Amino acid sequence: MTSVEEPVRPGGRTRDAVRTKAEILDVATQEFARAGYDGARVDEIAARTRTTKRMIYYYFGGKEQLFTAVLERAYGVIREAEQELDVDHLDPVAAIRRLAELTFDHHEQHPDFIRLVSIENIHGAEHIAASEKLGRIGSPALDVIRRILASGQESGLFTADVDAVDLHAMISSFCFFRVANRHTFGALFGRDLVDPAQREHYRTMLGDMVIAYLTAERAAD
Amino acid sequence: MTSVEEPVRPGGRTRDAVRTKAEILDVATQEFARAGYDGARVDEIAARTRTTKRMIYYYFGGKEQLFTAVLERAYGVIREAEQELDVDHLDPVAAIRRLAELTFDHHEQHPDFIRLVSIENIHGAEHIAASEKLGRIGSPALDVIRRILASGQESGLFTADVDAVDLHAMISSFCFFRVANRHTFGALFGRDLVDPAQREHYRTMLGDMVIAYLTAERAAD
DNA sequence: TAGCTAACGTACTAGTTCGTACATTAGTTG
DNA sequence: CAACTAATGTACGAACTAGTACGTTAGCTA
Repeated sequence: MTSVEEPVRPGGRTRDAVRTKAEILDVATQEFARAGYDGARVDEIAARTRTTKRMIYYYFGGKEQLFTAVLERAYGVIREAEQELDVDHLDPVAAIRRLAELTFDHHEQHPDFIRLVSIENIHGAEHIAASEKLGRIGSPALDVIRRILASGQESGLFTADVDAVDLHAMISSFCFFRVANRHTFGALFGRDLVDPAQREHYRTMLGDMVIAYLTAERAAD
Repeated sequence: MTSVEEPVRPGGRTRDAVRTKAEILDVATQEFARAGYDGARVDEIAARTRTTKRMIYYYFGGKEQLFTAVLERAYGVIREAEQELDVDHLDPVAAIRRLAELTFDHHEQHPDFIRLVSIENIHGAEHIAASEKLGRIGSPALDVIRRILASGQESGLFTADVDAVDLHAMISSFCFFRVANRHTFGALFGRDLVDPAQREHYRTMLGDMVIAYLTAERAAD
């Protein structure tokens, strides 16, 4: 986490723009994820910070921009994780599985991120659209998928003619749903999709599904 | 739709509890889906109705209960659709594909429902938990899946040993993601998952994926 | 160390928003 | 048709909430 954990300087508030800003972002992330954009309270964010509401407006301008900043950072984290992905030494099947597992793990470990994305979708992705940072930075995962896919299709191992974006959607949908819809799914079907005891089961299931799809025998078209 | 479309009785407001209630539900569904629970405005719902805010409280008690009622009706609609599913005459592969396509179609045709479910998840499914109606009514789709799965596994056609709930999650995740995350996905990757021109492509992709998973050759365990 | 500015705090306001007290009437029933 | 009740409308208030005007100070720099 990018959380702020400096030791509390005993007696006497030091000035530290970087720390203050980061602390606001941390708390805001939690608060927005907890209650949604409209449900989140600026006062609540301020209260749970070592600074005041004034600083939120000083550094971010307003609630809307704060939410955008929160989104930008959250997307940054997953991009970093994707960048560390090194699968060039693996055969296509293993590489895809590894990629799927990374997505699976990241989604599970960052439920707040999932919630933020859900919230942003409720609002038509208007903050992403307004953000310069998020505007045109394609996911590193896409490049990786493209390479794996090309090599797998060339060797004839992969029969499906999906492109990278579609495959990314397929993998993400399962990982995302599992975390995002955990509550309604659990309430309606009595099964906790994020139950730790079932983790390996679903992780394997995802990989099996993707590989089966990519390598299935298909009628000539 | 269960929408209210009676001809406007010219001159003179007639009393009609059923119509008023239904009209409130219609508008509330739109408003909650548009802006989320906290973003939705009770006054706005009332304004777009032929009645007043007073009636919302008269019939539903409050914003919270109104949202619950909206959810209950939305879930009712999908259950009805699932109940009309008749696949007993089909072989397991065709039956599963038909089921997947029904889910696909319903999700696409009811984006408001998807948004409501997303919103409910942001709030931890607390309204479902509090609802008697939604508490313990398993999805009819689950029963159908169970039957198809049993027949497919018995005949040796299906090699995967998933259960009905997991398969339902797999199918739903793709359908749900496509609609729910349409905006962020489009903004980030420049592809509209709900583009009508791509509809058949994704519909087929879902079926292929599920069938490939169910029928894939697997190492003995 | 004087001066300056980025960083910070307090107190307040204008506008909103859920909810309700109170008044009224359509339509039914005896 | 009198009486009654479900259904409806109006007007208002208490509480909340994003945002700001104004004042203060830490710590750097000349």
